Amino acid sequence: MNQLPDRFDHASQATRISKAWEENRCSHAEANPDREPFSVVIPPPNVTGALHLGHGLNNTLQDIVVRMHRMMGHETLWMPGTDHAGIATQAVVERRLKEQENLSRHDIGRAGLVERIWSWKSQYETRILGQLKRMGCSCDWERTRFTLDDQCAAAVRATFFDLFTKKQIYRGKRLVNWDTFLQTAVSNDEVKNVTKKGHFWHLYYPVIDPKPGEPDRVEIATTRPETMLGDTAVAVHPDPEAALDTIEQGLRDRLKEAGDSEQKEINTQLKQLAERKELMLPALKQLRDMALDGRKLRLPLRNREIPLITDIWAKPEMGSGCVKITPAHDPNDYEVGKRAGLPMINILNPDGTVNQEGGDYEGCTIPEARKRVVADLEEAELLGEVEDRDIELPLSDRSKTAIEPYLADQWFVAMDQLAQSAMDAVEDDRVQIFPERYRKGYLDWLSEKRDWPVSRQLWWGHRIPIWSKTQLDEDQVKLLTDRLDSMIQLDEDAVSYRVDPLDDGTLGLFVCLRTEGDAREEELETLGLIRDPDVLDTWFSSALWPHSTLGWPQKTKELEYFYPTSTLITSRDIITLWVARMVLMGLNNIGEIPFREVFIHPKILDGQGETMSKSKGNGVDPIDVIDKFGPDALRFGLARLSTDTQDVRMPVQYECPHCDKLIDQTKKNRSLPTITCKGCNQAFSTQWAETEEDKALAKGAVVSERFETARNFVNKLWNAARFAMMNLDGYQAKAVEVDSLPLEDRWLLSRLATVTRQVTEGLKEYRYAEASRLLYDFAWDDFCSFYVEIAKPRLADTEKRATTQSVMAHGLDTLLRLLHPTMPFVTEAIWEHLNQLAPERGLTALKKKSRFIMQASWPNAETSHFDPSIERQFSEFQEVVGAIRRIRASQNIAPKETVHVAILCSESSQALLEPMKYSFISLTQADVIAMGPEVTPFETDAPLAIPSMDIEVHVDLEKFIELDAELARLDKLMNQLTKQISGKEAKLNNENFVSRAPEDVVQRERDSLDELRGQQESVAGDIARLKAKA
RNA sequence: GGGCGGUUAGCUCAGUUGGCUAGAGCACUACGUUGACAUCGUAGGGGUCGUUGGUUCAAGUCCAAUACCGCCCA
Repeated sequence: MNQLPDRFDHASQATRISKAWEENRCSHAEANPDREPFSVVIPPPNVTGALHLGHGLNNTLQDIVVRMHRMMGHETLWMPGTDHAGIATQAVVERRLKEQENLSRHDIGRAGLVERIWSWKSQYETRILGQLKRMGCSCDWERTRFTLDDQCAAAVRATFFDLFTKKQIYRGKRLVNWDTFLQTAVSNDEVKNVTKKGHFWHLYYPVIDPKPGEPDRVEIATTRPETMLGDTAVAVHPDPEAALDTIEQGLRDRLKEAGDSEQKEINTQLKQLAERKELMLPALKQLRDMALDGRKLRLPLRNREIPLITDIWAKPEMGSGCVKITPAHDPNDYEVGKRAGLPMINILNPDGTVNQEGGDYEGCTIPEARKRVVADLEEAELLGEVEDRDIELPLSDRSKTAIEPYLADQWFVAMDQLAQSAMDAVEDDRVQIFPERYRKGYLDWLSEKRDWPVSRQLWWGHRIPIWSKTQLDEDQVKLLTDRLDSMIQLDEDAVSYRVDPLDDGTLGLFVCLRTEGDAREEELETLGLIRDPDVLDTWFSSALWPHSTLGWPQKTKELEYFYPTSTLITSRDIITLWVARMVLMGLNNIGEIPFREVFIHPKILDGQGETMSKSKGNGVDPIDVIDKFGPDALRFGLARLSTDTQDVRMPVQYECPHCDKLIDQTKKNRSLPTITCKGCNQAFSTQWAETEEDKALAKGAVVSERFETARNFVNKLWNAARFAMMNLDGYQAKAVEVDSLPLEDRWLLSRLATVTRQVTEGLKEYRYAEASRLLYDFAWDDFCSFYVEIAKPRLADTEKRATTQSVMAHGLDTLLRLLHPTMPFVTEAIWEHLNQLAPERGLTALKKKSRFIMQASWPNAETSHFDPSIERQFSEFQEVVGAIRRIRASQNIAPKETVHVAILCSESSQALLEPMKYSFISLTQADVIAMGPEVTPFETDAPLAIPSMDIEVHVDLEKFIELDAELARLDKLMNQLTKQISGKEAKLNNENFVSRAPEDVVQRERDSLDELRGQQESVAGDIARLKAKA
């Protein structure tokens, strides 16, 4: 074994190991009734771009539980795949098309664009799957799926057909968030509000035929004056007085509970409100009466009559108290429009320019229209004050352009029943969410039961399987539906239709076909029906992922066996977008929840505390980390940071490829294509390099120091194993008798039992950081620092060698298995070597070990090995070692020098420590020459007490004494003791403490005080003795 | 405005049902390399636990208020 390198060469080994796993189909799963299933579907990464550390974390955590369950003997399936991410991917490809070829999607057409996106997809899918494989993810790669592949498409069609037939999918006009750049509706989740400086324009609309005493115009105010072209009413509150009173009451209620600073503010508001009441209430009441009396206004510039109406949306406490109503371009106005039955005038073309409804302004862009409208109103003397004001501007998360509320025909999924079913599943714990606090968000969101608009005006996605014909009369409908009815008679599971009345009073026929490539498509088109050009929201197909990947709507054996899946591990930002929808779709399609548990893990933040994302440019490629630190370090590093309350802060650096200097990533440099190194003054490229010139430069990896600890740990484990294996010469598998083993062996076994239990429980409950820490501490502090060190002399002792080899091999074997889910490569590499040297391992029941650790069994926590008294005894030994080391260090005694030590302790401790004598030599080069209750200090003595164990360690300093150093140490010790003693005395002198604290707490304080006093006395004696010598 | 987190050593984070002198890794200081590991070993320095008030014999931990940071929803 001397040929083993002293570093684990992950670069060469990981590839070889991955290949071996794959060739032996180690991660393949089949429906197997003899075993209990454990299954997980990957949250499919989208093919927009490559994975970053956030995905690294997500997939590491999945792989850890997957590997553990596989070792536990479950038939374990981890289903891999990717998501087509409709709008995100199309947006990226369109943007590149524009930048690189100055073409729009209309230039190359639907088929052309889709082809380009497919090629983008295949490029990124390969890259993403490659990233996952390099991380060691043990997915069943033979089953890899894509949300847009045929199998997923069949599931989408079947689901759409089902919901359409049950009338849970319907068509409606809705005000949608229109992205004028991408020319599609985007969901609320894809809109981000930003605050910008803007204006608040006050406009006047003339009153038509005002009665005497009535105003001849009303004032309204708006942040978007150009929308007045689409105004269809002005509203005033139906009961302004009551509305103001309610607000006043609310303020008064708050005043009672408010703090000082808040009180001031509320009082100011109350004052303003009172003034307003006095000043404006009569006018508002008059306007209300005018509205009720049917007064009309003349809309300037368009010269259109619009009604003055009453509606609670008008806020008497704001502005003029009147509000213009533009139902087709504002969500609140839309609601007003529906309530009042107002016309809804759409003034925009899909590209965001003004349409013919805008009259003279047709063809203007929004900013142009705004400028001209304001100028023309001013000209007409209908423009009032213009205030500066911060306004909330909705931006499309995809195109970064302003969102326009826009009235469009959309398909909706009715959420009423579906949402309720998903709420029930969580409320009755069929689906458990961890950490539990995320339940609330899930339930709150679902409880709104907002219908789900699923149409997307895109070309990349599942095309909506609807064929329609509009502007029909009753007779035409009858003719067509007769044909359809006869089709349905032949096959009722293939065709479904509905007839809806349209805005213009005609009828529309909408037909849904269940199966892709159905010959009836052609027939429908012959009848003049046109296929809906839109595609479905990506989440529609993602929602089916847990069952579509298992073959639904086919009744496959996989679906039967692996569904419901065991757990879903994902990030919090898609609890509503994805988790909730998977639950409701699973319940709808299968009648059964998609997973029993959901674990929400932390997010990775950069050094500035921002989440990593592709668009911000602060995403770190896990491959960079793997290249530098190795896959095991990446995984362990992420797992140990994964606690359930904190996000993971990960400051990162660029590593200069020329001189290895690390350069902090900042907001400024994180999206630059090239960076010049401050160390060597040479430029290097980043992931943003686009031009040939930039790409020609060497690429700087992005790394984080935070993986160093994990890399060091891999090294430590490798070397501990290397040591063990170097000492397995002549290993013979033999059973050992646990009871007769020496203290250190039984201690190791006891610790192993404890750690195994804690790690198993920890991982089952997703406490990754805790499990990682336990393993780290055990491997480093217990196994390496103590067990291996103590084993060294035993291995040199021919009598003890064989037993030591057995226990050490067993200990290493167990440790490797516990670490394997987190650090699969290094453990597999060691396992391979260990199998050659010691193919059969174990304590009593010797077993030939499996070829791959990946297929080995998960360790059992041997309760019979757990022995708290052994662990307590061993910690006495550890404490004594520590005491000797501290004295040595304070005296600057060279490590090679042997010191004489006397240990004052009870007889029972003596009995325990006696056999450990040889270990004091190997651990601290100490020769224990006296031990027991009768021990006295040396002439030139350095003492150190271990009060909790009633032990005093004395080191003979005869050969080494540095009087000053020792006196300084003792002085410091004395100070500490005095401080502690006075603290305890104060506590015990406190009558309340003594009478109220539990007896055992008080007693502990008393004992501890006695010990401290004893120590103080002893130290005082030493000081006196040393001073006498000086 | 509502909800959920967070604030502990220079940095990144642990800290259980309140209970002995608040821990870890990195960084820092000193010493140490003839074989497991310098990606190492041994020892050390470093924190009035965001602020204020309360409950308690006892508060990093429980309660209330408050400041700041982050996320989600409206």
